[in-house]
Amino acid sequence: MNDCDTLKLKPLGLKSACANCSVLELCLPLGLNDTEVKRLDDLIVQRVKIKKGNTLYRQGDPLHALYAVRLGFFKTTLTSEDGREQVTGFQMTGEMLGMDAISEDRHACNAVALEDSEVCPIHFSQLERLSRDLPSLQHNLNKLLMSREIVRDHSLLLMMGNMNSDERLAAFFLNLSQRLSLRGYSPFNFILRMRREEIGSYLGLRLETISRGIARLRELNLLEVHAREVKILDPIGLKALIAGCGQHGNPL
Amino acid sequence: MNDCDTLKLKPLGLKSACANCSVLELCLPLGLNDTEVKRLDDLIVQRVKIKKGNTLYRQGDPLHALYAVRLGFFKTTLTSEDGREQVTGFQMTGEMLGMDAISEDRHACNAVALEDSEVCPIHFSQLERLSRDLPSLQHNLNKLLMSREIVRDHSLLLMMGNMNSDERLAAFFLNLSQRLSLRGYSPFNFILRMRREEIGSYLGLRLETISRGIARLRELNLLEVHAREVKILDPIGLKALIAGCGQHGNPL
DNA sequence: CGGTTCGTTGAAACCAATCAATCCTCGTGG
DNA sequence: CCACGAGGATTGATTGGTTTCAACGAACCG
Repeated sequence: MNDCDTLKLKPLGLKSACANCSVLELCLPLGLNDTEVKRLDDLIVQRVKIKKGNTLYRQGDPLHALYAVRLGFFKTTLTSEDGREQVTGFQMTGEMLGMDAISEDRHACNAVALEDSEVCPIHFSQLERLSRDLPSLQHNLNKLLMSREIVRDHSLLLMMGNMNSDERLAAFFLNLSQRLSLRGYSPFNFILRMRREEIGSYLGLRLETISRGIARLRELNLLEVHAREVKILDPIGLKALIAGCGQHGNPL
Repeated sequence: MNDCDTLKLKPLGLKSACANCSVLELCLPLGLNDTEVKRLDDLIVQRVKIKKGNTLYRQGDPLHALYAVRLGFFKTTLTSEDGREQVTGFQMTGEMLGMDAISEDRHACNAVALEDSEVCPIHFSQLERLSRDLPSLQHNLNKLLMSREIVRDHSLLLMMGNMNSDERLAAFFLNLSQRLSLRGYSPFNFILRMRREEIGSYLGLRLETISRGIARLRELNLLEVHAREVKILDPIGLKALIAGCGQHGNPL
């Protein structure tokens, strides 16, 4: 989440490329030497391509692997018996997917590609075994993979409890902007990979409310949105909007 | 979360008591032998008493230890710059506290005792070191401590997005009931340790709405509440109320 | 026995959900 | 290349649930 960006998205050779892609969230504080990185590298069997709209794993699937998103964009969802779905998160290049399964050894949610994507599976039991040899890996596994999710969810919870629709939207756009920036993309111009309905589900709002919210933010000259193209005009203004809503650090 | 209850709340001797208390959420699937339990036991330095209203740790505090609630009741909160607080969870006897700090090495929230309580600190770095020797401990550390939180938060999120006030309240009472039952207490008669305002904060509602919601549930003959005394009259009815709200497994 | 904190209840305002109509965009096929 | 269709997005009008403001009652404590 810090200087990891440096070795972020360099185009790379075939195999050892994974050491840079999948480990994006692990590499930074590892202090691994080359041999160790190599061993980590060996865990990644091969990349897997997922077509837009296809499912990487489903609720209830046994845990085979964690996934590092090498390229693309995913949503995670919960499906209720009656078939309705709730979006629980969006994952972009360089983020991890699948930790929801560690607790029960089967996935707690579905992961669906919102555009053509590519992931690097990391066999979990092998990762655990390896981390026994590499204490710093173990520590980072604990730190980065899991607890971070907890903190993230907590701020989301906080948001759901305290923010009105416009504030949630502002926080949503800022969060996307921030994560894109961290990965070397423009924080000011980007494309939404999801529909209004999915944003709404994620934020606990209806799609119409998302539409109206965008309209209001536009009227405040905070951003421009044409269909799925977003242009952030006034990040400071957006931050001001959500300030004092009980949110800390990173909005999400 | 399963048969762990068996060795739940036996009154115990002085030191090795901890093996039963703190490990409540770890013990079950460990497959540890006595020697190993002993080693785990040694991690617990000593119990700490926390008076009602006092703080176990604060947002920003460096991570020293995880805490097993030996006795009592806690809330975890996030405090915003302007001083308002958001309740993110309630922890009762036999539950873990402090995992929020693993990601950043400092606590992401405050933990406040809602009644006179007692916790067993578990030194985290020692726990990590020990888990290197005991693979099954490591696996359970990963599984139970962390990922479970994620699942829990996800259902909470889902709740916040999809349920109305009465459904949230019903889910809240059912969840308390369930957890108490698991710990050997009556699932039908219990005392609320928190104020209406704290319930509201947790559920993303105002305290007045909590009041009115309780009144409505009472009129449906689902439960009785006098001040902080709760009597669940119709758990089936409560479940029915929240059915089809997109919730799965355990309500929370 | 006052004072304070907590809980309940009422009335009005407000915000998001809902229902519904229309528009836009993009991909497909004629 | 254009027409068409379908899904997605916008906008309007209305409804309903929750918040807000406010007053009051109950419990607790010094």
